[in-house]
Amino acid sequence: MPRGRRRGSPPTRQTILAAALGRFTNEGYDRASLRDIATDAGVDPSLIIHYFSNKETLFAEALHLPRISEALHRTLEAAGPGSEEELGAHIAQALVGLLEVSTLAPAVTALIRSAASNEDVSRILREFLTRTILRRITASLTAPDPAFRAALVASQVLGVMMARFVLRLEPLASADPGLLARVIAPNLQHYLTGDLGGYNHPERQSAPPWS
Amino acid sequence: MPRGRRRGSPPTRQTILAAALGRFTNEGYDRASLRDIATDAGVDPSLIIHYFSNKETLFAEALHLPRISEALHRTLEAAGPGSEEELGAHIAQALVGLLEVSTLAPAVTALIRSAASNEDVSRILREFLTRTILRRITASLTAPDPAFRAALVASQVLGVMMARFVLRLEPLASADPGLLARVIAPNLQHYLTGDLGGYNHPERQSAPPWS
DNA sequence: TTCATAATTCAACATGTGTATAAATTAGGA
DNA sequence: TCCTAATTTATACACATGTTGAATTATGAA
Repeated sequence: MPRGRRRGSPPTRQTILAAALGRFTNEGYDRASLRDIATDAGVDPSLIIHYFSNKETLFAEALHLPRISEALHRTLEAAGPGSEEELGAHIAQALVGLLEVSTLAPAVTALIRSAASNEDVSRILREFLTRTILRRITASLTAPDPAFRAALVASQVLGVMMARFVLRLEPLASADPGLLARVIAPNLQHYLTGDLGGYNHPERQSAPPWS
Repeated sequence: MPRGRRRGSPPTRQTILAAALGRFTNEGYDRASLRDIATDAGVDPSLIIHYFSNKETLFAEALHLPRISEALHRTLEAAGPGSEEELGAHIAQALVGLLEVSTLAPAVTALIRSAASNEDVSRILREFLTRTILRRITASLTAPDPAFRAALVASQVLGVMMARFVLRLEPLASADPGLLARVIAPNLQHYLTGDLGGYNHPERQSAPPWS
């Protein structure tokens, strides 16, 4: 390849971001190398550094968490009035829909994959969940122990995404998105408003250290 | 350090395995380097290769999946008669108990962490889940679509472990194990024997490709 | 035209990785 | 005692990684 600027103004920046997202999605932060991303984008690794300074900011820009957060909020608000009895179904539909249809699915998958191996990304995902999803759920709940309920919801959502996108556990991996939403909705609802069986009767257990 | 065999017969093999399990648990397969493991064990990296030939078999021996599998089976059988209505509670108690009390928790955590970034480990975990847990659940179910139900159970279990051990999402991360088992049991039970809301009415969705 | 600036690659560096080979020391049986 | 096998480190190789600095070419404004 000849050196120097190319003729015309090809949108190399976006090309790099797309390639990066693809690699981060399929291999996670650690295994996705700048050289592979550069090859996918038809570009030299140095150009990536020139545009994004280092691998971490490339990761951040490729995933673009604020976009995910905004889309999630919009979808949740568009789901209708915040009736507490329908919240489980709303969350289920919003999340599954978001993951399947939109262009955000790769970003979320990359986030989960990378969080498992990279402590920094793990912190990012944890804070993202806490800040955007859990806080919102917590705020609209009247049942006791809303934070614990919200974390339970998050665990089920994480599990489905893990089984479906990372582990590819059949037949869940190829299940219809709408069906999946309908199936997990009652369980989410149970976590949100159901009886948590003993959580409020601490004489049956050791004292929870966070209370 | 002087070369050559040490005086006495210290159980270095076990020391290495313990150090390896610790590193694999906290950092996953990729980020846990042989050199770090060797340092933890107070030993030269070459000794690890001499004992285990390569990193993969060290990983396999440190995790010792057959032990996990056997312990799981024993716990499940000790949980009493396989009544279909109590299966959810049994699985919940067995899994949570296994993860909290015994020495197997690090192995499972390491497995999940590593599966997210390493495709080989991902395959191992998938096959392990399918072979030992899912097949067992599937076999004792009379409800329709047992494989799908088993996969849903697996997703919730995966999610709890992910939130608790990998992401450390509070307050779930510090929740009492027994409480956790009681809380997720009804949802597991719903997946196992409950109404899956539309799964058997395929006119509402696109045909599932695995049927 | 001229000149600054943006875009792009090349070559290289420093570091970290898994692993192989050879050497050194000790233990245990003949 | 001597020999063989087991244990342990030192050295080094080959490779992959993120990153840097210089070199080269195109664009657009003055």
